Order: sequence, then C-alpha cells, then structure tokens
Amino acid sequence: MAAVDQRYTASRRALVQALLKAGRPLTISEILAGVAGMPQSSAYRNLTVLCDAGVARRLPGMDDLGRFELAEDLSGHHHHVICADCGTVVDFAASDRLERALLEASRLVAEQTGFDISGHRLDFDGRCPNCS
Amino acid sequence: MAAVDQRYTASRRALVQALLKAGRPLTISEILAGVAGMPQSSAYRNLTVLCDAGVARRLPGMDDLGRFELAEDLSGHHHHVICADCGTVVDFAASDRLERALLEASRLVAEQTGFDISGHRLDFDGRCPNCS
DNA sequence: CTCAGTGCAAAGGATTTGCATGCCG
DNA sequence: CGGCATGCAAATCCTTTGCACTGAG
Repeated sequence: MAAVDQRYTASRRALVQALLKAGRPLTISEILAGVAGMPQSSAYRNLTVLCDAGVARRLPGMDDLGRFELAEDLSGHHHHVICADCGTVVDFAASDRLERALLEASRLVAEQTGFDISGHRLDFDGRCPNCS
Repeated sequence: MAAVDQRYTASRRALVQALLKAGRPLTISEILAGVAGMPQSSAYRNLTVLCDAGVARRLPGMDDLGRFELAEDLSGHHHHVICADCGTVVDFAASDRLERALLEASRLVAEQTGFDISGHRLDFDGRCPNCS
C-alpha cells in the first residue's frame, strides 16, 4: 500500500474512518458533516488520493452527487440498493449463486462484445422505508 | 403517453431518432453532434421532458458526463458494458437464467433491507477493443 | 532544507433557469 | 388568443486547481 500512497495523514485517516463507520457510500456533504472542520477541497483531494491508492472508490450516482466508499479490498465484494427518492445507498452482498451467474455472464459478454471485462456492478433500484 | 407529454415537436422527435439510431446510450455532446443545430439548453430541456414522459432515461456514469438512452419500454430490458478508459457504453441483453436469478435476488434484497425494489441495473466494467 | 499536505479562493465544466419571442392548437 | 416550446445568456452546482503557507522527515 505504501507503494502507491504518500502519507497516511490525519485527514486521510479521518476520511477512511468516516467511510468505515458509515458502512455505506457517502456523499461529500455527508463526509464533511461527519468530519467537522475539513474544507471541501481537502476532502476531494484526499479522496482522490485514496482512490488512486486503491483504498477508496468513487461511484456513479443517479443524482449528480459523487459518492465514495471503501474499496472492495477492504469492504468485500458487494452491491448496492439505491433509493430513487432520496438517493441513499445501502450495501448488499449477493448470494454465491448469483455471483457465479454473474461471472458466467461476464464471460459471455466478453465473447459477444470484444470487451476485456474486469468486473461488474449490480444496483437495485427502489424506495427506502423512509421515502415509501 | 400523451397523458404525460405535452407535444411531440420536431426537436423531441429528433432526439428520439438520434437515440434510436445509436442503439446505445449517448452523451449530450454525442447527441448534439448528431442533431446539428440544436442548442444545448433545448437538448437538456427536451431530454428532461422525455425522461418525465417515460420515453427516455438518464443513466449514471463513472465520468461526469450524463448519458441518455430510450426507456426500456421502447428498447427492451438490457444491461450495459462500460469502457473504463473512454467511457463508451454498449448495450447487452442478459440470459433468461441470469434475469431470473436477479429477480430472485430482488426479493431477497427487499426482505433484508426493507426497500421496495422496483428494478435492477447491471453493468460490466472493462476495456473496449479500441482502448485495449 | 525539501517536499508533500492543507486552506482559501478562483477557475472549470456540465446542467439549469430567466426571459422574451415564436408557433401550435 | 393562450400556453407550451425555443434560444440565448446568465446563473448554479459540484468539482478541480493555483498559490502561498505549514509541517514532517
């Protein structure tokens, strides 16, 4: 890890802690709220560093808000359940059976499209208990 | 459809045609390139209308570019293969077996999270032939 | 002493909105 | 006529950058 990373400073530690504690992807706003006193720019900059270092991961969102979570190396392979109303994202681990089916599908996709497939992302869309 | 939509104007028709012809999700830039003479604001505005009308759909992307495609009502249920380098998105239809497994998983997710699940999204990440 | 890290403020880029005008019904 | 649609330009929103300063090795 030290191979890529520069220094594991207080700010970065704080970011990782925040993500760890949340156990689900967080927006910048949520992160800033949880790590009082950190300027946006530092949050963005360090999050970028963490992503490059393979510690964190940025994920796409329906709304235009960037969300961050710990890399799967640290959190384990999982998928997401997304509320169409408030955008909240919750983690979810798929069954082995489903994962196997997905792997198989990857091979198929590679054959059919010529892409070199490196992974998959599975999201469930719905409405969370709060927004129902 | 007329229930939600206002008017099916030339601009909107052009947008739908462009998406239809492409057969894959397009960015705003790609759309503007294909529909010469349309101002960005009109493209955005009409795309929004089309999305509200259930004719089109906006999808999340790793890069910050919004991509649009026709709704599944028109294009059929499918998934995406995304190039990590250039961001190009290609459509892909999953096997019945996989779809069944996904449906089953939806039920499981609903139980475990309390969400009301309305659908799923499956993306394969990789590198396209051009970027390899 | 040197270089990475930090904050602030300014810059960027994609998307949205206000407003006046044009056109369909 | 009345209301939606359209263009243009200005405004927003999230995110990235430039720059000068501080801190660790």
